Amino acid sequence: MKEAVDFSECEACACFAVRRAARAITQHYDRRLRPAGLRATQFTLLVVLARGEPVPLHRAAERLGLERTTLTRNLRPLLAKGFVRVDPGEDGRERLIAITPRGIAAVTAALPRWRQAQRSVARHLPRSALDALAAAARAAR
Amino acid sequence: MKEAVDFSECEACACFAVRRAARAITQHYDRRLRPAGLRATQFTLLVVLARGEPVPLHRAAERLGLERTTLTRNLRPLLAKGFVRVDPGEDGRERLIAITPRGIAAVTAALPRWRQAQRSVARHLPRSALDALAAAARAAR
DNA sequence: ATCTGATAGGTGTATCTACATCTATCTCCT
DNA sequence: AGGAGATAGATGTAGATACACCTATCAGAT
Repeated sequence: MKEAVDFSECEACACFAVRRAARAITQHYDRRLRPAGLRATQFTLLVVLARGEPVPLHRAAERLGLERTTLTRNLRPLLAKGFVRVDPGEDGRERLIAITPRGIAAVTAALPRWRQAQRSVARHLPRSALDALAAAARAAR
Repeated sequence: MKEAVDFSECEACACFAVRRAARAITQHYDRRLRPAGLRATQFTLLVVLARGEPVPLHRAAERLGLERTTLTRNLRPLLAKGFVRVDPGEDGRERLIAITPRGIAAVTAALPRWRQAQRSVARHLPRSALDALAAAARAAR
């Protein structure tokens, strides 16, 4: 008789739970933002840039919790649309990322749609849940 | 004088919070699972298949909260490694997905590594946080 | 002045994700 | 039997993600 391994404990997989929620929630935001021509990821990036001075790529990546190389790729569609600009920094190694006026216009136009998406979802995510997520992410080392 | 739009409310973006956590946590699991030759996504899929009879693709996608088309693509690397098998179903439209003996061996070998990844992260995600995530995902319609 | 190690970015490659759209098959109605 | 609508999957396309590895530049030591 075959001794089947028991995987029932894996039902509680934290990685699966968080990824699944991220998929569903991202789809939700993406659908709401679509008429504004932005994805959720792009909206987030533009918001970060809109709120500060031009930042070197590695610092922006750090703030967003992204790999530097991922941010390089994520910038592509925004560069193509003229929503962001990349300039050389004083430090010759750095590239400064900045939002353009067209980027400001796009993210401003998208803001009401973001609010709509946020309303229906954030209600279910109390501070304690967000804190737990952040703590789990920090523990992931 | 330029009237800057205020994006400070976007700091609380639920989509960003969940995506960021998903990135960090996925990296954590991926690193632990790497010596076993599996990604977190692949491990999850194999576990689902290991726990049940062969299922039509659309049903597996439903269980995983994935688009059917996404699952089609996610199967590719597992098919290439011979970890899963796809057979025609009685219903000529359906394809039945099943795990192979090699797939069983792979997911069994990865289980201790999954446990290790799970231990350090799940501690910070109480039931209430997971419930909130699930509720938020359900609200995302 | 120069060498060495650290830091910033980009590229190649692979995977994950979803939408729009297409084909094949099934079900049900007439 | 035959047609209409529903359902299951696959493919084209685009974006998001990370790792391994490469180049360019800087900072500090000698």
